[in-house]
Amino acid sequence: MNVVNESPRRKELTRLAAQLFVQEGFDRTTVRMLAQEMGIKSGSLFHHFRDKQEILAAVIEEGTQNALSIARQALEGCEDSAEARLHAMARAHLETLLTDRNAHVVALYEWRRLDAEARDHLSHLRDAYEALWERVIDEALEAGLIRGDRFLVSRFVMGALNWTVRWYDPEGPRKPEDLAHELIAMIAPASSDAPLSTKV
Amino acid sequence: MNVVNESPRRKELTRLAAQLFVQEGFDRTTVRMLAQEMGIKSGSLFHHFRDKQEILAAVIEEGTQNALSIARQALEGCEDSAEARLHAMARAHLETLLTDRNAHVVALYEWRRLDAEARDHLSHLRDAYEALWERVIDEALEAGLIRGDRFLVSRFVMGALNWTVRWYDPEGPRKPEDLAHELIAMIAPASSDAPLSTKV
DNA sequence: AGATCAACCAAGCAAGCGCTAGTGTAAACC
DNA sequence: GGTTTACACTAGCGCTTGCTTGGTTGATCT
Repeated sequence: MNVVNESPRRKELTRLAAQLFVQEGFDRTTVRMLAQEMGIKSGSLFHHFRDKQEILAAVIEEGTQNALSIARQALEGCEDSAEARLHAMARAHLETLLTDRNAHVVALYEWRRLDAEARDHLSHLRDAYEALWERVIDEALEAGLIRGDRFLVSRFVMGALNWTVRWYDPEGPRKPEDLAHELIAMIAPASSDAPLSTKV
Repeated sequence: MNVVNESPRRKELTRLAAQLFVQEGFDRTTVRMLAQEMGIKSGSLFHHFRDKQEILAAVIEEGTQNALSIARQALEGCEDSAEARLHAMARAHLETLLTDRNAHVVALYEWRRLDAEARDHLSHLRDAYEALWERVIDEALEAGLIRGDRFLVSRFVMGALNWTVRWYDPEGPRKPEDLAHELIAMIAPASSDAPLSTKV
């Protein structure tokens, strides 16, 4: 049994599990359903994962790791202005949220199903991600781009962004880029309407 | 068996169910747990509700009905300016979200557990509520209070507000009134900082 | 006094649950 | 050539699940 998602087989199983967890919810997804989706028998599942909980943890870890690394990339590759950085973060957030959708929906909806141990480990990852946000928000506040309480502003922004998984249609005309732009236009009226060069 | 929550007994049972659904999640809450919390045996539960699904539907219906009527009251009792109306809606939303918390958390998290029939019925209620919001947002856009796409703005705002159930601490110093004020300050920079008289 | 009714209970069924034990097998390694 | 390893299988245990059944109670109404 693997502890992290190192083997490609386990990674693929995790991806399939994420899809089922979104469709049915964690509790309603049985190990037999998971096994069938994976083309194996239910007993064989426990060769790859210690128990059902570990599958959930693997799904959420995968999604959060991706979000974190993409956000870091976006920050590295963008202009140094407060607005460009805010835009890059929002866009990166939306892109992971919408391309890696399943894992993030699971993370949002099934977080409480994690046992204490897994929750502890994963909350550190999530904190690291949120720290990136708080820093970018702070910079935007200092630059006078937006106004308000930093605690509240960051939570309002995260709420607006995370909520998108409930209504966003990836087939529609709006792209993550557009959503990020609209959100910032809404909260940062002082911003220029000139196109941003984000270099990524 | 009652179809709506007319009997006070059923109303009380619904309230208790909401609390358990929040604590444990719908799927993990067994009929035996529900019965124990209610001080009866599990069999007796089915005198009040046809099945477990109906309990969930009752919880969500109760919460949504409350939100709808409180929002209507708030709109009736406030000043006629676009800003006052926006503020009244945000405040009413936060107040139901935070005082009637359990039912709303259930509505947000367990919506997908409803069967097709209940979902159809309840989505009409929710649509009526969201229509109130869209109208207030439209007025704010027309008045130049906020800018942007009406579809996106209303969803961003709803996201920011609904997300509060995940981090808001009712024991803390911030009141729903304050949150509403901060949110509007964030998205409506043109607004005055003078206190609003909302008459309610 | 008799009928009605909501509210509850004890007992249990059929189905499904997560998970385990023990085994088979083909490729990889020494 | 023998051992190990990765992956899969079959069979089923022990338990919990939502829900049903058949019956009792005490209050209310006629």
